[in-house]
Amino acid sequence: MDERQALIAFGALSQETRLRLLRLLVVAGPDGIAAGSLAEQVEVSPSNVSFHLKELERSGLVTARRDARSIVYSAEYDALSGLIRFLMEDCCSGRPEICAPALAAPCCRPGEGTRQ
Amino acid sequence: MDERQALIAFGALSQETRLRLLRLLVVAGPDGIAAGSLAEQVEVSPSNVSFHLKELERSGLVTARRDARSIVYSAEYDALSGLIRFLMEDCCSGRPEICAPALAAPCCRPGEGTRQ
DNA sequence: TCCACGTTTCAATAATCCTTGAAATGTTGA
DNA sequence: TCAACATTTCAAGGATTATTGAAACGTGGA
Repeated sequence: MDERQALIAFGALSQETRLRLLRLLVVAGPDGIAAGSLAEQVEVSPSNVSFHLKELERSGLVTARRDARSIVYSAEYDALSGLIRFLMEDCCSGRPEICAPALAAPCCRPGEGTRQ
Repeated sequence: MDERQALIAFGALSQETRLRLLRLLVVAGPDGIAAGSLAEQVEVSPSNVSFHLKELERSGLVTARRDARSIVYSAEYDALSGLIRFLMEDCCSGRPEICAPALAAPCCRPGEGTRQ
């Protein structure tokens, strides 16, 4: 993840509807969720959801595929972890005291994470 | 870090000048850097830097203190790690495969980080 | 082929954010 | 007290981003 992309990704995450969309997609996993279903769940109009999904797609945090009549979106885990990594190393350059506390996050405690 | 604050913080990081300011402040550490010196380093007008610093301050990623005639800004390491943690746990809820790769970041490899 | 469905695109408007330069604020030393 | 300094505040303008509803698009089934 380069700086240009990180700027776009931070912008994508700075909007409430988009953050909610991304969260839904993260828990949904690789199966993804169709645009219409997302619109219902976040309770905004289809065209507005489409607008925000396009922005998320531009940021690389999300991808789209067609499945019959639906367009199914799913979270790009690699982009998401790339962004976390950007924040940790590019942005917190050489200051381990910044990211060390973040490692206390449940998903990151040793032995609990998926081996990469 | 709650969601409201995270939204503001993501917005703060989504602007190039602000990202550069934050990076300078991170490497500067607790001593911080005066507004005027920041303006020189990022090559934007004092009033514009002031505008962006105020936004960074609102996000909690930065704090200001007066030192004689200068106003000295410094990075808030806790807020920064809080944001990383938000991204990891709130946002990537229960998906260790997302944050696991981020742990490969130099500052986070076991034995290299500051013990918390 | 035609219609209904799911979604996107478009144009218009509203809202927010960024930039600029001038004026105001607070601080220090003479 | 006054002048110079460091910074912020303000107002105006431009630029970007968000919202809305209507129209267009592609798809699948009758």
